[in-house]
Amino acid sequence: MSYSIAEAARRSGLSIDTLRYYERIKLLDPPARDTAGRRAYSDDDLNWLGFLTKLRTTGMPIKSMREYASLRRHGVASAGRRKALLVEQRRSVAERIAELQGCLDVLDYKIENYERVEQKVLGIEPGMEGISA
Amino acid sequence: MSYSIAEAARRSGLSIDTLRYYERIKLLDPPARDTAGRRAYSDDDLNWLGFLTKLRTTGMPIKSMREYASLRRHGVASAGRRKALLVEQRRSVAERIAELQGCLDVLDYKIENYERVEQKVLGIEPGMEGISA
DNA sequence: AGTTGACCTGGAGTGCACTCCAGGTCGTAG
DNA sequence: CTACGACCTGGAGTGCACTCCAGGTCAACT
Repeated sequence: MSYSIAEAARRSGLSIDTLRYYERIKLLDPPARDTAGRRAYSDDDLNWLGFLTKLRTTGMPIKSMREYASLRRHGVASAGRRKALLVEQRRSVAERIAELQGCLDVLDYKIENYERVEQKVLGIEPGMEGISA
Repeated sequence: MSYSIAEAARRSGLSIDTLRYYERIKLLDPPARDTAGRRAYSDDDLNWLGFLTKLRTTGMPIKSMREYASLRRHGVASAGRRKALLVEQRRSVAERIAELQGCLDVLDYKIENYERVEQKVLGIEPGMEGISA
């Protein structure tokens, strides 16, 4: 199957402008063109875009995604380096998750504090016995 | 205790420039000054900076941090709104963690593929094909 | 007295990742 | 035949979050 740029944008979740941008900066090999010169994205193109958006979500900078894309073009000889990039990225994602987990704990603590304040305002807090609202 | 801007930068993990920048954009109330007019950060200032960096780590935009900072200045009446901001942020952090977890799974899958390729190259697992990266 | 180093100010510059624009070409619908 | 909408190109503009700079003050050391 092949897809117009609008369809590719819809399926990848990227904007049309971003698709052309990714092509310009060589994240994406130039897709085929139809007889009128319009881009015709293949399923392979879409799969690659799907993977790219995953990498992007992990916070990988475009520079590194470009490196990975460029290695891919160099075939099997680059597999080691590509794997190393992914392993490093996995490490950084795991780290980021842990960091976010820590932030979640801080948020929970703060939110609980606000809840305690609400309780206190309602006079329900233990130690304030005899005062019921 | 009070701290020079260099010391505050060291303790908060922010740069000196960023500290002044945060003050300019009203993320941080202007700290006290010493006799020579130099900033003298208090422990409260540092605690607030610590919380700000947590919020930043969660990806909260400066705009929202400013809103939170501004509410804080309006005292207890703004507690409800502040709590709501934090609850919303907690939701978004939890979502982000889940998203990253999904990316981690994709990375693991890809990395495993590379490992399978390595096995194949070593001739340990003949008959395996269809390894695309 | 002079030099050094940390700090000050207002404002300009940077890098990233898009996003938008003007002006033009196609192919189909009315 | 013309109007329309989707697409094309090269290039300019945007928003975010810093980061850097020039030129100046001040206290402490030599």
